Amino acid sequence: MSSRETGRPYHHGSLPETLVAHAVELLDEAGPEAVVVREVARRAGVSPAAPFRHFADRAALMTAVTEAVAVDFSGIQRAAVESADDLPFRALGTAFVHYALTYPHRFALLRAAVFGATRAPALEAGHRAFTEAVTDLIVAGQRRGDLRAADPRLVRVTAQALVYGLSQMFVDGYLDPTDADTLITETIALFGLGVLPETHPARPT
Amino acid sequence: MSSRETGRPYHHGSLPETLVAHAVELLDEAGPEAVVVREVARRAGVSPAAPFRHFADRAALMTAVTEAVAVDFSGIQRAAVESADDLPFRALGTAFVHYALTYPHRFALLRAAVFGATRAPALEAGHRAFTEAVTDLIVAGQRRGDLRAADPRLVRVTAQALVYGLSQMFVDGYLDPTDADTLITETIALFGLGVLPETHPARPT
DNA sequence: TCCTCGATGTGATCGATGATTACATTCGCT
DNA sequence: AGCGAATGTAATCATCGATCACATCGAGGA
Repeated sequence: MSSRETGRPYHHGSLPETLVAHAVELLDEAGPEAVVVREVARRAGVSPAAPFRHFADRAALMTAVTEAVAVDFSGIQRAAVESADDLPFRALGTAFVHYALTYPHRFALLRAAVFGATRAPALEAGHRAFTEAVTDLIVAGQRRGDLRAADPRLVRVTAQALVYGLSQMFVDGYLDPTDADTLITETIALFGLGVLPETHPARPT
Repeated sequence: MSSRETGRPYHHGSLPETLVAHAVELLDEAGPEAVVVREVARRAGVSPAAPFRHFADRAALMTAVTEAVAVDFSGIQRAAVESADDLPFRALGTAFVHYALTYPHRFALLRAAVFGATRAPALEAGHRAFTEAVTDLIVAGQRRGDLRAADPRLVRVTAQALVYGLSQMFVDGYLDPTDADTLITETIALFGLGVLPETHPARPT
């Protein structure tokens, strides 16, 4: 029997997961810089040194946080596509922006994780699958005649850039989140039509 | 006469500017987190405490850095518009992305400064002027029949989001900077035409 | 059953950093 | 010339990431 008077046993049992959970908590509360190892440890009820038994350094902890967030995010993205299959692109874009609005602080991490040069290996497969799925959606849309017959990769990258930039503008406070849905819809609609007038012969922009 | 043997006088003379310059240097070299007050002071040849005579805290120094960068950036943006007045939008977008590619680390700061909710007062006027100038460009383009007659504000925001997202994707390493010019051109062209097929009656996306 | 060993948590401590304070030096103004 | 404000310095503190020696616990073999 332990001589400790605390209810908690000496060994936590699932400290890594608990640490990541508390780190995500801190992230959502006050941003990435607020994820301080000591505070994470304090919330988990362990000593400041304990986290280093499971994560080589703070960066490793942040990587784990990012992966956890990315898994959550990709689940939502997948659900968005599956639940609205007649307008999948708008559903995707809307879900993306909504996630950014709901968890603004996670956005910075996701950015680095999803668009970063050095993607965590654990996320590589999921990201690749997601990219292919989107490309397939585009190709299918083009076959149906719903989308312009442009290079699918170009369409995908452009759409990503648009949604991504819009999200960041919301997160940064440049745009009013109140109008989010309206603005998202209008933006995507404009992207569909293009900024050039219909009557205009293909003229460079 | 000074009893100090160093060539430098006790009073630096223009320490704030020098500190900001060295801070920008550090920023460009290794990112925002590398802007460490002590290192900035060291490069300026003053004691670690000296910067605090001119900047309340590190955040204030970073704000000054941001303003300096923003001034530089807005000058380039203005030059881009003036030097290429037949395709001002592409010139603007290209200049924006190029700046992000040339100074990737400045991009994070500019993001907060330009799109941030709490814009530094010193930048507010310039930003407002720039926004109005872009809107005027859009309205003029619409009058000439070069642009679709949509809400100018919507057009502006959408274009900003696109350029902005594209920049970030380059900076994050998601896109290969080698193809930058090609991709920028193609992306803007697609944005002009829209992703919906021409023959398609206005259908929601 | 007991004992050992590896895994996990702790306390002490170090180095770097942001920030403050008391003091020193210099400049500008009268 | 001299005085007060501005500017720079040295010393010091608190916080944080990280390391190390040591304590504690749990699982598997003798």
